[in-house]
This record gives sequence, C-alpha cells and structure tokens, in this order.
Amino acid sequence: MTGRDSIPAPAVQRLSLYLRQLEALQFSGVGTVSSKQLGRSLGLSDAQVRKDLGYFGQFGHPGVGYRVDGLIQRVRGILGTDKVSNVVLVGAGNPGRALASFRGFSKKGFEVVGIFDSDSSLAGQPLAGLPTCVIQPMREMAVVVRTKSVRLGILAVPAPSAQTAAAEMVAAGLRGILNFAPISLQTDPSIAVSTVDLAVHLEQLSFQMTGSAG
Amino acid sequence: MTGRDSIPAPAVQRLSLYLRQLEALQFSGVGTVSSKQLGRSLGLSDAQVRKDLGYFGQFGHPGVGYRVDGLIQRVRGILGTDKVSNVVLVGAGNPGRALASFRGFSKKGFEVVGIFDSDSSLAGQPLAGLPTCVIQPMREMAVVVRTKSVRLGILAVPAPSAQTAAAEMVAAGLRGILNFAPISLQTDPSIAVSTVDLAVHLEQLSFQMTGSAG
DNA sequence: TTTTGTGAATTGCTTCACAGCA
DNA sequence: TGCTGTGAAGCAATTCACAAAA
Repeated sequence: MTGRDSIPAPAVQRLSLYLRQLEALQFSGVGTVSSKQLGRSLGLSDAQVRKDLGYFGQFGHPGVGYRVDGLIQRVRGILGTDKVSNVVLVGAGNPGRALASFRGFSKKGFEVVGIFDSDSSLAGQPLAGLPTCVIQPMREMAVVVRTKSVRLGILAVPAPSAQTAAAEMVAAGLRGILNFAPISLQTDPSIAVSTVDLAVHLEQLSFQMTGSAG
Repeated sequence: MTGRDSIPAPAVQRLSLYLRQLEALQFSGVGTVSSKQLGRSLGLSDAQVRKDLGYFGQFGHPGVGYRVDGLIQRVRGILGTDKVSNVVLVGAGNPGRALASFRGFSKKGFEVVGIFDSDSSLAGQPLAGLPTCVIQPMREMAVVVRTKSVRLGILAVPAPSAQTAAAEMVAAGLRGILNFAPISLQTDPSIAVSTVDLAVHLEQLSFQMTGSAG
C-alpha cells in the first residue's frame, strides 16, 4: 500500500478537527467551505488544510472550495467512523460512570455495549446513563467482545489497577484502548493506545502561562 | 531570554510524561534512573530523553543517571507546579461534577476553589467531591478569581454554551482554559487553551485500527 | 565501563509559490 | 478572478555518534 504510513501523524490528528468543524458548519447550514475559512477557524493556514486533505485524496473543487456534506462523508470513511462501532467500558467507579452517561459517543458513531468492573459486588447494578446496560464482572468481557465484535475499550480504573486491566482487555480481544489512567501502559505494539491525562494538560497550561507573564 | 520559545513543543509535552514516570519510580523507592530506562518505559529513545531534558538544563550525572527526587523537583519547577495553583470549574452538569470529584488534581498541585454555572437555580447546591465548595452563579466568578489569584479555569459546559462561557472566563481574569467542550474556542492568543475532546481520541484510535488489520 | 550532554547528520513537517481548473 | 493540488524550499525535530565525566 502506498499512502497509509507515510501520512504524518499530525495530519491525522487535524483530520478529526476538520471533521468537528465541518459538522458544526453543516449544522449551521453552510454548504461549501474553502481551505482558508476552515483553517482560520482552527488557527491553521490554508496551505496546511489543503496539504492535510491531500494526503487522503482530492476532495475539493477549484474556485469553489469543499462541499461540506461530501467532505464529512469522506473524512468519516477515512477515520472509520462512517459505521457504528461498539465499545466497552472498563471501570464502574466515578469516572467510568461519568463516561457512561456521556452523550457525545453515539453522536460520533461509538456505542457503549458493556461496562465491566473487577469489583464483582457491583455486578448487576444498573447505570444512570445507559439503562440497557448493567455492570458485569470482568470475566464476562471476552464473550461480549466476541459476540458484539467490539474492538475498542475505554479504560477508567485507578492507576494501580490499570496495567492489569489493560492486559485483561487485550486478552479479551480488544485492539485499541482509550486510557484515562495516568500511567504509561505497556502493551504489544499491535494494540492502539491513546492516553488522556488531565494532569498532563494542566501542567502544559501551567508551563505556557509561566512563560509569558506573571 | 535565551531558551523558552526555542524549546520544541513536543519536548514540553514529554516533560510531563517524564514527571509522571519519575513520580511512579519515586513511589516504588527507586533513587536513580538512566535516560535509557526512562525512555524505555515511555516508548522513547534514550537520546530523546537526554535531548529533551537538555533544553532545560543539566540534571544528570555521567555514569550514574538522574537522581529521581532531585529531577522531580526540577521538572516541577520548570512546569510551574512546585507551588499549589488555584483553579475554578465552569459548568456543574454531569461532566463538571465528575471533574470536581476527581482526586488527581490536588496530587499534582491544583486545587479547585470554586465551581460556577450559568443556571442560577443550581446555586447553593453542595458537591459530593468538594464539601467545602458550593455551586455559585457565573457573576461571582470574577471576585473569586481576583481574591484567590486564580489563573486557570476548567471549562465543562455543553458545546453550544462553551464559546460564551470561555469569554466570561477571560473577562473574569483567567489566563488559561482547559476545555472539555468539543469546539475550537476563539480566544486572544495571550490566553492558553488546551482542548480535550474524547471523540477526537476515539477517532484517532479508529483510524489506527483501520490501518493495520480488519 | 557506564552514562551524560551536545554538535552534526538526518528525517519529517510545514510553508511557499505557482500551474491548472472553474 | 478564486481556489485547489502539489512539487520545491525552508524549517523544525529526532537520531546519531562521540568527547567528557564518574
């Protein structure tokens, strides 16, 4: 295959931002957008936008710009979110339950089809946000992953349990993990991992602010 | 000033990861670490670790490595988290309350000293995680920011209200925003903004997984 | 010997600038 | 004219490789 891994990672990240912006434009009824407009709304140059999209194909119309509806379809196709994906949630503590009740997932094509916790005393308990889902013990995860073709898991357990939980997720057949525990997971390179660490973000802001003015 | 803005942004991001790892090493009683060990635990080369730390000073000892305790102090100093920072939370809905009860902030030197919501009917309501804090109306934010020297705010309101809320935060005197709303905030360049969008992370994982195998 | 710190070489990303199309 | 798509140029970040220190 020619393209795929020669595409810069930063370009793929921005692709998600373009999609988010395009969906906002679609919602406000805009039919067409230029690379200049799209870039400006995200603090990027027009050339950056065109180059990024260019890695994936030719979607624009010279003299016109990009058709919003069409480009949304194409970008979703590239990211693999044009079909609904089932995901599972691991960890039914405070953060896990907050994520379970988060509406944004389904809007973007992700459906939570199971929530698991190593504390079996929680098993059977229903969830505020997901009335069709009850908390299940970890050992049930593999069968849910298999029967519902789940590939992605969200990890929301305390840091000390996270590495073990991640291993269980991989053993259950998951291929990607969105990790909310503040540790660096050790996994096989074939497993996609993305870590969200609030402390890291606060530290970055702290550094930026320390830089300019007191 | 010589260094500051010639430091690559990726290096600053990794600095937070080094700190996280160093704190874990400290917790498990490790006194000294080499660039090779530190890099390996984060999936980075030893040269990368040394080069990154080299942007900020000389912290290592040839033949020995880096003293964990000392390096933690230095990195916290660089990031500006060696002293406690007060932060405010904007948005007392589900995500906001989940963030309020998050213990990780104080461990990293950030203390939530106020929570605000534009829905004044919530005002006065106490919070599960922060018993000393009650929800306050937005108009109280400016005085809290001033009296408690708050510079950083966490924005956790629905997307349609986020741009307005951000403007109010800036007007109240905040200099940095950790944004959980899935939009690109339009703010003055002097304001530091970091956006956490779960959908973006899921899309990135989806892309990576679509890449390798079905 | 082990490991740091750092110029030099390399790789990768972004910006430029313009041909081509509507 | 207005805008895309894209090689070429320029810039930034990473890796290499080695002198110096413990």
